[in-house]
Amino acid sequence: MMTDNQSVREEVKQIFTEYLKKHGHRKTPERYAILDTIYSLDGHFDIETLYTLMEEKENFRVSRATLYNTIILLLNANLVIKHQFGTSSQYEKCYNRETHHHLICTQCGKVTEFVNEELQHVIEHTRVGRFNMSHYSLYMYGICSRCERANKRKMTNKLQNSKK
Amino acid sequence: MMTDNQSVREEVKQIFTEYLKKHGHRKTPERYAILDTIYSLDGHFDIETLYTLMEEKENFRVSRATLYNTIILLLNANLVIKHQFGTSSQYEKCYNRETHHHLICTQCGKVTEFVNEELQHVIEHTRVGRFNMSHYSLYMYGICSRCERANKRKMTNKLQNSKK
DNA sequence: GTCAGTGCAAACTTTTTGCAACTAC
DNA sequence: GTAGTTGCAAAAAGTTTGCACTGAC
Repeated sequence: MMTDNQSVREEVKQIFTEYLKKHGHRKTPERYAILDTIYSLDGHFDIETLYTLMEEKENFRVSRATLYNTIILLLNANLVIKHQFGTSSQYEKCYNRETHHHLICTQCGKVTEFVNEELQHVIEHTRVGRFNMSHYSLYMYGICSRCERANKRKMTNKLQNSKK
Repeated sequence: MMTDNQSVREEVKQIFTEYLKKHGHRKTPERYAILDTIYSLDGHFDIETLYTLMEEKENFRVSRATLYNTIILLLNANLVIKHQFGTSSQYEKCYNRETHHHLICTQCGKVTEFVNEELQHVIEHTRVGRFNMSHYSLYMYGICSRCERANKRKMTNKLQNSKK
């Protein structure tokens, strides 16, 4: 059963509290505000986006340094995962989220998620030596349908122009 | 049949030449020196490493700007692929190389390659909508056996100390 | 001879760090 | 009260860009 968004936000708060306690970190308002903002988002975000969003939408001012610090805690607490497409690091919430894979268009840079349980099953059941996997990322690169169409159109135009 | 290293270096040179011709780029000594250095390497490298290596080992001085420019051409020519573990972008040759996957230790950062044909087969035969895949990257994150052992040792020491 | 490509340095972007002020405990 | 956190600004690290010079065509 997929829990609704409000319950998830409560649950991750509790998990984070336990994590902070266990590691002797303080429960600051900044940390909870950041966690909550992240769990109000869908999909990927980078630090700059989060920074702007917190100030504008949540009306909560935090420094970039605190964002970077807190993200590290959230990564360690397994509440957020990190991706590195494009130029800046991207993050996404990962608690109670369906496992998904990524399509990345090498032409326009667009990132699309998709779910494929067979794929997921095979990857999760792959054992390599004594390596103890906690999570994984699968990125598939290629040309998205939109760019494909645009390219075909360009081709056709070129051909027509050369005929004139 | 896997071709030996010297033939591969000749082949990629030809492929690159065709690529350059097709796209109206010039055949400069820098470009060939960079390609050749990359194909003399095994595994991953970043721009800084390549820069140092070319100067020290190959005795060929190129600017970082040229390295960045040339890498883009090599990416487009499908002779190199790009990874983004850690802080700087990592690259590797990809012509005539066995497809492999990556284990990344979240504790020490070490990256290990492994080959698994079943995994490869399943991923390569996954079709998602109209997306036209050219290549993919699978990164599995976790604790490598070395760190695992180190952690256990630390644990044991702690327990023994608390007994005293 | 021309213009793409190169080297260099400056600019830019993202992330990290040092430090004074603050606050959770 | 004290030490972990925060914000700020400076620094670092990686990459891109502008420009004068060079050399592939």
